[in-house]
Amino acid sequence: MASNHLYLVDGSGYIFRAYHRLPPLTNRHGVPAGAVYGFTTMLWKLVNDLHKADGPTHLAVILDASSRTFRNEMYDGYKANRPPPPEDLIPQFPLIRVATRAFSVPCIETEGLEADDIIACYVEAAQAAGWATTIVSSDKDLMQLVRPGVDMLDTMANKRIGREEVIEKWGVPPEQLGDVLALMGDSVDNVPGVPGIGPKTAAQLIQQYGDVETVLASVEEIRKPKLKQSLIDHAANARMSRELVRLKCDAPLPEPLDDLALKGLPPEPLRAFLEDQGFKSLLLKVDGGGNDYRPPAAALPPVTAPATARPAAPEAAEQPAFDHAAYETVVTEEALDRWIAAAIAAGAVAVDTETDDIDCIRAELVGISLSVDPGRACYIPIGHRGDGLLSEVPPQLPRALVLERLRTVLEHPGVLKIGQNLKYDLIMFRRNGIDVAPYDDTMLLSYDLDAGLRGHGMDELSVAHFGHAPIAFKDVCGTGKSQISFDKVQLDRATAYAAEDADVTLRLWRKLKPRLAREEATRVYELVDRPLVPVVAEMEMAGIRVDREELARLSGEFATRIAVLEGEIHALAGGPFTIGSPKQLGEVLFDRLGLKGGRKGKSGVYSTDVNEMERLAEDGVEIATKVLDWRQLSKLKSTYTDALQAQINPASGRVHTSFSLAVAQTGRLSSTDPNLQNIPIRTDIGRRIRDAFVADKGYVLLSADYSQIELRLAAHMADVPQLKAAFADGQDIHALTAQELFGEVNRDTRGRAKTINFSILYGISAFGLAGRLGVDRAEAQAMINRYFDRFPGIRDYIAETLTAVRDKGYVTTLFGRKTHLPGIRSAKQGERQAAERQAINAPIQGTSADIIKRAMARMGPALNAAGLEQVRMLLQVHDELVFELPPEDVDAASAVIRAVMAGAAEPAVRLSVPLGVEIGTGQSWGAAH
DNA sequence: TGGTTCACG
DNA sequence: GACGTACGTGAACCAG
Repeated sequence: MASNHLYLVDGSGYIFRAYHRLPPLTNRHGVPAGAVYGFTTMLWKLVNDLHKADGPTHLAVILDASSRTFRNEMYDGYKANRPPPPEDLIPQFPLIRVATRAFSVPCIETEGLEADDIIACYVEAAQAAGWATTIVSSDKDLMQLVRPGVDMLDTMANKRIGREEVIEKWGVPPEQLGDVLALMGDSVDNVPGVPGIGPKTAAQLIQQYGDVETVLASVEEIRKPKLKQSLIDHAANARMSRELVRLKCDAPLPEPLDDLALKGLPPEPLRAFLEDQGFKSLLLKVDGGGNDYRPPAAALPPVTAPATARPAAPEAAEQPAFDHAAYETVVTEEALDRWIAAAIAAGAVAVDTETDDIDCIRAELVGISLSVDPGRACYIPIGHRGDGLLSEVPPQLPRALVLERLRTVLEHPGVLKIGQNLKYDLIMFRRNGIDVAPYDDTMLLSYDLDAGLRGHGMDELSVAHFGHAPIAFKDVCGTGKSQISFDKVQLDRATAYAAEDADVTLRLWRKLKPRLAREEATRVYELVDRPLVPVVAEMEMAGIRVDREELARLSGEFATRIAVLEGEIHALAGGPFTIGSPKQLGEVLFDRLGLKGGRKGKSGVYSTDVNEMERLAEDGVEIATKVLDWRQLSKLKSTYTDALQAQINPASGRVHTSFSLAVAQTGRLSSTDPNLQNIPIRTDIGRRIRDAFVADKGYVLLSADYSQIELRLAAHMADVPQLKAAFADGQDIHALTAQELFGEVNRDTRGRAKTINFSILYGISAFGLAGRLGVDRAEAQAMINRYFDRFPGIRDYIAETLTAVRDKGYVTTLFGRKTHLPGIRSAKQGERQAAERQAINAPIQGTSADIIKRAMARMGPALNAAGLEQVRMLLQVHDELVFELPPEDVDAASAVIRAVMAGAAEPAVRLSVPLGVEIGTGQSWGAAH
């Protein structure tokens, strides 16, 4: 039949393009479906063109079946550079197949072949049968197939692509396009091509010589020396590239041509699909039978409409109430499999783990909860033991069985796992051999949207977004002495608590995820925070070794010295008292001994802080000196040498901190249990504690820190030419400032300049600076004025930042991280001024945090690519990373670490100052500095 | 639980 | 003229 016309839809190509062109919408289930929606409207339109002139009589959707194909056999690097698809596109892949089936259109994919190759095979077959063919795609590789009777259709641009259009775009006809593409290469697919040759040069060469082989054979004729040399050097790559871009058109057809016949719209399956997805405008067309195609954007389901646009947000109206009785306790294989199937069908599932300990390094899994729809959640107990008195061990599915079944979902690339503080759950699953991916974290979503407005714990988020307080942990497990671990909680209580957490998490995701793009937080979430989760999880699991004996020795030594000091202090005071009590100490010093000092603070107690004590000590007050020593030693002993010994994990013999990803207002990490970001270093005695942090046997520690990163960023952000030039030349920045401010550089002026430089980062005040420098306010103000005159960029930066924050209520880092500062509109002057100082500091401190986070996320892959698999990243201390590695890897690892850290802003942000990195190594952390 | 102090960047 | 006084953290301790 001469009138047959086959349409081949490049499904994979289509959804990638649709994803980037359409807004990030979600379907009725809260699963991202913007690309699916675009795809569905496109199919609808194609199918409606049945039997129109040039419309399809036969139609198939072609998909990529797997990532490895025959091209990988040819060239291992093929598509190796390709980044993984965006998280919210992943759940849409399976939906594409469902949509296609709903139209009763064949969906074709073949293992080992790319969609392009399958399309090429069908083009050949259709040509042989005398059919016309249209390829629905705008992919440049597919343009090679254009010929009489074969054209392409770009549905987004609504444009036909024939031979003329190919020549116009590429300068060569379709049959020569493969040679042009081979010379150009393709950085996305990692087709190497020939360096220095882009589309223009490639077209010119092919126009002149006809194909790649002839170009290579005629290389002596080429005039441009660089081009000639590049062709000689990369001839092998050119030949391989030619083969990589050649489409394979001789594979057997997965479905015979005749089976692709289009039968028209089958309303029922399609109707079911559209209803399920909530694509209401298309549903209306199915019912009305009309085919009045309109662009998709206006016609979307209300699920993701901005909450601010409609006071009664549809999503809120649709929210079922929280109902603990509706949650299911899963204790049969049938139920488990049913939930797993539901998760896969939904493409997104909220997951939460329950354990017997808040420390996820020590904890054992007790149960897992899942939610796939608001109000629909389950709890799968696997480690409940009863309380040993009143309750027996409840019947549960075997732990190993549950974990193996759950693995299919947790590792399923098509199912998005949603967690609240997912780092915890990631560690629990990793310790059970399961790698969770892909994932989203509602805590981080909230952090990247609302930092400064609220905390990001689940209970607080649930109250803020749903007005619902979930069951509190302490209501289930109690608190203090009578607290029980979760494995002793009765199953019905456990289910209500755990399933509710998963339910809340899913609802939070549906509420927060769509805000990301609207509020321009996608960049910081995707480029900075989300990638960090598994990286930090690895660091926490790695831990760091500490020398217990050394700590114990220090504790003993400190105890002796503290006891001696205590005796001396009591003697000087004329009687025993509690030195650690600021109240008692103040009374002893200022009332009993009559030393001068004033009341301070709302509570009416004397201030006895370092400044006050040092003032006294300088006046020769002996007791003050001894109190200062006593305090330092007490602090070191109680906070470090004693506490750290207790924190050593018996199983690993190491200390495993927990890094909080969503606490600091500025984007920094923080460290708890124990805090390893405040280990002493500033005093000699304190530094001895750092020496107790040691490398494992056969390893060394390496410390890499950014030098003056915040000042460098300030120089960049405020655009200060002298400071930028000084950093570029590696000059002493405080000396330069001293020269600018005081006209001469010596110890004193350099020290003052350093203080002023730092005060700028913190949002300077004359009073504060005066206090630090020991000068009067007028003098401090004069220095500030002089600083602004020498570096007017700083004054402008501060002025612009304050204008912006008063207008918007937040400030941003170079990567777009927001810190909200509601205090900027406070009626209280003090609060306003505090917010102003934060506004000056947060973009600088936050950009620094963004940069080191990016370095951390890239470090693992970079080290692996260099064959340095034994190098482990252990700690982050704001501008420093600590690694443990075999001594023979030090040189190679240093180079990689330095390169990754120095280049961490790029390419998203280009800095006008270099980032300096200082590296040291040693057996201990102290020695590595 | 809040206030104070002090360890770090 | 009064106000409050440098940014960001976490832990230990005391006292109520």
